[in-house]
Amino acid sequence: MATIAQIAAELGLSKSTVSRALRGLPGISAQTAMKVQAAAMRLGYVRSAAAAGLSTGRQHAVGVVVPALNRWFYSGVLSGIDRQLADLGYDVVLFDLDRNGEAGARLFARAMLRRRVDALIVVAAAFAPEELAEFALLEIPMIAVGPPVAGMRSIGVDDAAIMTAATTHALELGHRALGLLGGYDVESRSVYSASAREHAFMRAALTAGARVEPAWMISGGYRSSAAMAATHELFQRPSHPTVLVCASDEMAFGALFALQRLGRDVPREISVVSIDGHEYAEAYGLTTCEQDPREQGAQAARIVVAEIEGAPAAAQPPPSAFTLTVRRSSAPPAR
Amino acid sequence: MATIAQIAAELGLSKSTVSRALRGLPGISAQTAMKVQAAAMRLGYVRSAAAAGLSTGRQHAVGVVVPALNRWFYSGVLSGIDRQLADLGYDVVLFDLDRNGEAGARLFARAMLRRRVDALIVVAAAFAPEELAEFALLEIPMIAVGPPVAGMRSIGVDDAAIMTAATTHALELGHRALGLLGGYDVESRSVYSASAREHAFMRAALTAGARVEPAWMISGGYRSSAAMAATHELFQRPSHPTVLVCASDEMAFGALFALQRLGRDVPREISVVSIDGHEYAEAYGLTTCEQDPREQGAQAARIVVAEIEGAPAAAQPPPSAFTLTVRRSSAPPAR
DNA sequence: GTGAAAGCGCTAACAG
DNA sequence: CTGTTAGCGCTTTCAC
Repeated sequence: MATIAQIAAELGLSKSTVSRALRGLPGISAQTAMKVQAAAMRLGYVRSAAAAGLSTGRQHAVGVVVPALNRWFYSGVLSGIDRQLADLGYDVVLFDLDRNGEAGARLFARAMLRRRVDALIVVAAAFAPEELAEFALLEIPMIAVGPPVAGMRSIGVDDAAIMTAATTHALELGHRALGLLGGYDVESRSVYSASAREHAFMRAALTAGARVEPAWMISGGYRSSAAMAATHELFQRPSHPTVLVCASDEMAFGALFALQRLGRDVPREISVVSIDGHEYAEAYGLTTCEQDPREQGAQAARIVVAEIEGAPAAAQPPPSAFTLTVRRSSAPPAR
Repeated sequence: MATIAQIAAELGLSKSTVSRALRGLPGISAQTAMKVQAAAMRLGYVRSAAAAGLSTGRQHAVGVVVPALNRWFYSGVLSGIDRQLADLGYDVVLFDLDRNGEAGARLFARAMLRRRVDALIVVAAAFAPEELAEFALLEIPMIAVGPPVAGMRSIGVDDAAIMTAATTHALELGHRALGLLGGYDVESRSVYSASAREHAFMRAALTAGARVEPAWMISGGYRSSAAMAATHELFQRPSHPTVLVCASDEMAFGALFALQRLGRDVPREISVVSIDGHEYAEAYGLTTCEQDPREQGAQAARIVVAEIEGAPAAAQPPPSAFTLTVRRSSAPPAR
């Protein structure tokens, strides 16, 4: 593997000149710049990240902490982060919390980061005060994507607002008996979204004078399979709502499947509305409030990179956008 | 941020002694070892990956190339890799091909790796000869997970064998009119799996003397939504098979949904069998040949780490295991 | 425009 | 058991 010194020797130049030429810094004649580029190409030169990092203190890498990978929201955010960072010339060092038990989590910051990254993006995770203290010790830009995290800026939709939009859609269609498919996300270390959404649902429904029975608030734990089981059980009972508001599309798919198995006509007998904007929502005809996890991730990446490169720390950004997309899963209640 | 030199100064020791103590190397008195640990803790010492890497040439990091993140197989493999590497003390540097157009792909190896990683794991991707040459230039251990890749070892199920198992199950139930839901994966850069599975299906069906019409071989592009549309169309026609063999569970879910929408009873009218072992298969009652992407990823990680640490290069490992799990989506054909 | 020299923080001989 | 001495490959003053 060629080094800068070898190129320099080959060309009878000094290391510093080669270094400058390679990085396109000013103060180098066009001629030598060309020659250096050519030699670098010919010798298959690749800059050593370690050496450059040691010298500058910049690793050109960002750590990303995710609670799990097999979920639409998390993988979407990660994907957005990755793409944006690649464009900005940064690498992604992945840290999947899924792998560590409770024990490991507390220690991971220092062990994992080893000053390998210039910034940290945390996806949908809440941390204990000690853990946050560990992070702060790293003194690098940090931001969360997903629900608000105490002691950290975060990017994400306003959970209450998005759930209110979904519920309001149901109410405006004329539904008066509403069910909620929610529950706590077992993977995320945050419970904020779940409870914020539940509250917003209740508030919107009750404010409109609609009927909500405790038995109609079921839990799918943000997983399709559990959502399917819970829905299946609810709609076998004699009393059930005319619309099911789901806290995530993945749960909504489970619900749709369960309703079909039970032979319930969606939306004639039962409407389903949801939150997320999953790529499959269109094919499944699901009415949903669409958010954009990739863009949220990309935004987080842009913010931390700007700060790495010297920009003043950005404040808490405004909530991310969402839009209601109405499809065939929702309609006025049968009468 | 404390350095090894500061700890040494603080304790009146030399840097090397501190370095050894910190790494638990032999030849250090228990006393000093303790003192060093304590001081490191107190000063909040974190080892600099860049400095250690520059010195040893080992980055303690492995690059992982994935075609996309929002798919069961890819995220499962990545998850398995990540967990195993974490246990072995290595970091994961992620590279999502999704972000680069065709243009970027050719250049990525050198640009991305910047000698930042000690090994490379490539998930479900085929590369052009020039690209493989670029990789080879890195002279680091490499392995693929997924379908065979020319010029690289790979870990994964035998595509023909797993499809044969799925098809054979259908045949053994007595089906004589078989359909295939396959197609080419738009995200993977490999076409191997798709065609190997298609071949195996045809071969098994025809060997058994079963009926397969060209119109029954439909394409879902390995995506649930496209699979749903294709299935919907097929089963609206007057002539259709009694069983649909799917090349992936994600497609099978789309098929199940389409069949339900059409009011077809699964499995009484139509059976569905598939390949993958997706976490939702149980809830959806899907008969499927289960493989284990996490374990495949973990195995790849173990192999490259062993080689980084000096083991002789391992040969091509045998195909990964799979097992047929029969659930309620498959049954003998109606007669 | 280019070069010389110091240094980033760590590891690895080689001495003692 | 511990210390000394060189680097690893790059960047960055400061000279010329």
